[in-house]
Amino acid sequence: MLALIAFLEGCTVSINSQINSQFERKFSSEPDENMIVERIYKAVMEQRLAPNTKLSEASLCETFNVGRMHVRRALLLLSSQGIIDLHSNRGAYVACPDKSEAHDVFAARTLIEPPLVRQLAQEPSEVSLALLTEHIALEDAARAQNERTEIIRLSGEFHTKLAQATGNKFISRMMRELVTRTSLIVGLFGSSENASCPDDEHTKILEAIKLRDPKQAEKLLISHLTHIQSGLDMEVRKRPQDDLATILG
Amino acid sequence: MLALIAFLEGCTVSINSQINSQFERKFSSEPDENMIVERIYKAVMEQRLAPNTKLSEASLCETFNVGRMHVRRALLLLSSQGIIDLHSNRGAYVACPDKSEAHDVFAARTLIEPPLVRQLAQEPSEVSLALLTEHIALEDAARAQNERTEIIRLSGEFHTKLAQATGNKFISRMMRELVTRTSLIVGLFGSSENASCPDDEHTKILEAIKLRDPKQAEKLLISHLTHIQSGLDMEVRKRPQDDLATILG
DNA sequence: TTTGAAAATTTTGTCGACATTTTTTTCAGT
DNA sequence: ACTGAAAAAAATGTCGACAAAATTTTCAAA
Repeated sequence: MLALIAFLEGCTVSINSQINSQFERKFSSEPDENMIVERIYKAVMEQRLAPNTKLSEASLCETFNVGRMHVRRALLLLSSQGIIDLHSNRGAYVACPDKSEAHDVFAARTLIEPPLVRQLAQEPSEVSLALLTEHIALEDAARAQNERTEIIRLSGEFHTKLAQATGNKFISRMMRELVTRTSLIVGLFGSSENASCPDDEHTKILEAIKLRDPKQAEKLLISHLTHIQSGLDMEVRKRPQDDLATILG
Repeated sequence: MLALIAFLEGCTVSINSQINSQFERKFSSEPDENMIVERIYKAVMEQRLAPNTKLSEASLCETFNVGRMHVRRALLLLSSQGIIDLHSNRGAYVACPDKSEAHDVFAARTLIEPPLVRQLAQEPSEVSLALLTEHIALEDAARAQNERTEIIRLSGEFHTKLAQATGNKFISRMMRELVTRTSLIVGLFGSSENASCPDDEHTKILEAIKLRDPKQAEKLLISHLTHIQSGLDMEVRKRPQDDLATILG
């Protein structure tokens, strides 16, 4: 239980303050559920919470200092986002995508992201370009300081921010969900070296967008997605972390 | 309150039994929340629940004969799907998209649906084609019997089923959300004659898919989406149904 | 009659107690 | 020791009571 607290407390307050502040602004009235959701989301994005980890209500209550009701509502929201699975009478577990789901995630991304980037490269707004540029800087900084969890999360969030750059909240939400799932998948099926995207691929995609070159941006993104997939071995999942009953069963 | 019950009870058990039965199979263990969500989802899809309608906990408890806890959890799920909005201390209201959101919905659909249909037309599975064919038959039947609510819902669900035909649950969920929103938008900004898609456009799209003609399927779908949009007048929303405080300033 | 503040009602939010289910531990029997 | 059933513990599910907020109603004053 203490371990869980450590996981969710997150790393030191470093570069990522813009997300927290943005978050606090938005949900100051009903902070509890959304705070819990964001913290667990972040832990999953940074691969600090492994798939199949049990999230018991009691430990979450302790961790976040909130009543059980808020925890339960947060868990319901997380499950509706596919971040955790709820098993009746048995509790909440971090989602553990299988091979088939992994395929679906990349199929969905392959369907959505290329036209998304193509459209973005056609007429990117200045503010979007600035945000993306700033994001790349954050990635570089995290890499320079070798902050592993930070690198992993930012690496995924680049794609989320590409979607946000369209200004379309439906597309943003969809991509956020797909990216979160991807993080789980990479943690399960990926080797340690490709836990994060290589930074230069992101940089090149952004450059193509800045040059208003839709074709090139799309091409780079497709090969980037392919590259991520090729680093996965769907047959051998790393730490199944299944309960022993299933393994021995 | 009695009116709400009537709205949510739905029409007579006619053609739509396949959804209920499929639904009962799946959620027999935790029926309450999902049952409530499905019933409200259906009422919204059939435009029986107008935007901004208040959904008070007490009336929903009566309607569905469940405790307040289940209602609250269902409302949380519905809000996470964008079907309702929760206002702190003020209750739940059917979502009421504005002009800007309507734009986002169609932008997202324009981004996703064309590649989706193109891909589907490349190698449609036999079972998908059968399901879509059956769906068109349902639409025809509803039209023949002039069942307004049925026609409206099936008209939207054709698009959901196109997504389901890909077998990708992420794409399915995204489309379902977008289609639900579209239903609200058409109810708000559309004239009565184009509350539903003309059946022959759906038929033609399916035919193009059956002929494995991706280009044609995509082209028909795009013009179909354009057609839906052209029937909307974003400036004059029909029944604002806003509370008077907002209207009177 | 109209206005506006106070009271009453209704509605939503929160918490704790209890029931039910699952998981762990205990311990008798082989 | 090992097995397996029974008991204990822990975790989740459910409900009702109360608190807090919002809405409606009442009613006195202008």
